[in-house]
Amino acid sequence: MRPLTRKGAATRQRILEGAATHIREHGVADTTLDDILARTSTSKSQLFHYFPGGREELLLAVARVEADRVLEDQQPQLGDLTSWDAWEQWRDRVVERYRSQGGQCPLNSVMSQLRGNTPGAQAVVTELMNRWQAEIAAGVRHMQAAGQIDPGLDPDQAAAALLACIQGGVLIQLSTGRTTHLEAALDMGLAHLRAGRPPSF
Amino acid sequence: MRPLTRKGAATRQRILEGAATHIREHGVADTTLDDILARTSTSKSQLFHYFPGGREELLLAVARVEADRVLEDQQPQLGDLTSWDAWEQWRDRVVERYRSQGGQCPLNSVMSQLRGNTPGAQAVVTELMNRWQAEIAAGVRHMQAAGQIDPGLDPDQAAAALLACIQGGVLIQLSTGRTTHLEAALDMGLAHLRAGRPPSF
DNA sequence: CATAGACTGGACTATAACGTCCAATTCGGA
DNA sequence: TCCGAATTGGACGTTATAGTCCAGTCTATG
Repeated sequence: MRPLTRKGAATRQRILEGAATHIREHGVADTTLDDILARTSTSKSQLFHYFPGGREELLLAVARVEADRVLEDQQPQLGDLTSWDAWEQWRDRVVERYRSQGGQCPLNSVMSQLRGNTPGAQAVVTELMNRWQAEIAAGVRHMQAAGQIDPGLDPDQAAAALLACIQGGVLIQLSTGRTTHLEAALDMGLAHLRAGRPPSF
Repeated sequence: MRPLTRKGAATRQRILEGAATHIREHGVADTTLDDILARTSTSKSQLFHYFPGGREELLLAVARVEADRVLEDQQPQLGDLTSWDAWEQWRDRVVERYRSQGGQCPLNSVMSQLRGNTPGAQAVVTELMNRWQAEIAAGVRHMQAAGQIDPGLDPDQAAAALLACIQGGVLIQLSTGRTTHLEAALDMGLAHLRAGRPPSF
């Protein structure tokens, strides 16, 4: 797949973005290849030309796009958790992101449609989780260095727990439509970070 | 559907259990009606006789079965969170249950295959969450009454957060195959319950 | 400007799965 | 025992959608 003219790359990109958008709007189950072709003004042969693996390969590519977007949507806050104020802003950002998405989670949706749990699909999510957790952990370490969080706390452990709080909150929102659990869990997680911190503050 | 002879009820039950089992073993995506028929030695007409709504209705019924099972698997601990020891045992029980399930969550799997998010499907999960949270909250209240948890803590809020911890931990396990996040989140949740409790203990 | 190979259109095939239908059989109460 | 209703078997119809194929057009490069 070395040769890829400018035109070809553009077409591939158009298909990918069109697929992602259609999935966001209608869900994976209600997204057929023909839907994507119609929306992007492309033909079957083009889709299979750029995604030889067909639907599966395309969905995986969409998953990667969505995974990247998850982290992007949390920037710049996620990358700069250097004060309690920043943590609070990040918290609000996360809640707002999922609230506005309103009971939709393209990534979760795509994942569940990928054959069983393809190794490739698992890898995409696992890597997302790793990166996400690493950024949170970095924030925890920074706060510890600044003497705002108890140095005895294990940053990775805390980050893992916080990440689970978010995932669970979002998952529950998928069914209930409410962000109450997400907020409760996040607040508890932040309270835990604050707890037992040096009394000097 | 008033008349339902013993034989009929047995057949219906056989189909339901066969479907649930097959889904647990192969996942929803790889479960066709024909698979279920073959496994349960029944015919198309029987399936549609007892589940006029077809696949959708059957999956919903399976979802209810699995939802019930989730809570049952946590008993008797979940219903008797009256000491720190009981809470710990419950924690271990939850972790063990999902560890043994090994990266499978029949309920989540079934849910994601139900048309978009059918109201009926949402109702099943929402009710499960409500019952689950209520049991946890009851435990919190009991501990408060016994003076083991800070009375200032909102039981429902805490239960909601704890529930999200579990959901998130399990969700992450679906991709990573590890229960580390589940354990970290649960431990953090329990630590939060203990925090700020009356110093008399 | 010529050519090889990338790119495109869209008709066509394959098939997997759900759901329908009806005739045959069994069941349970009167 | 007898009859209407419940139950059953399985062939058949229908549809939706992924994937194939090939002929025709465009593009980059020598």
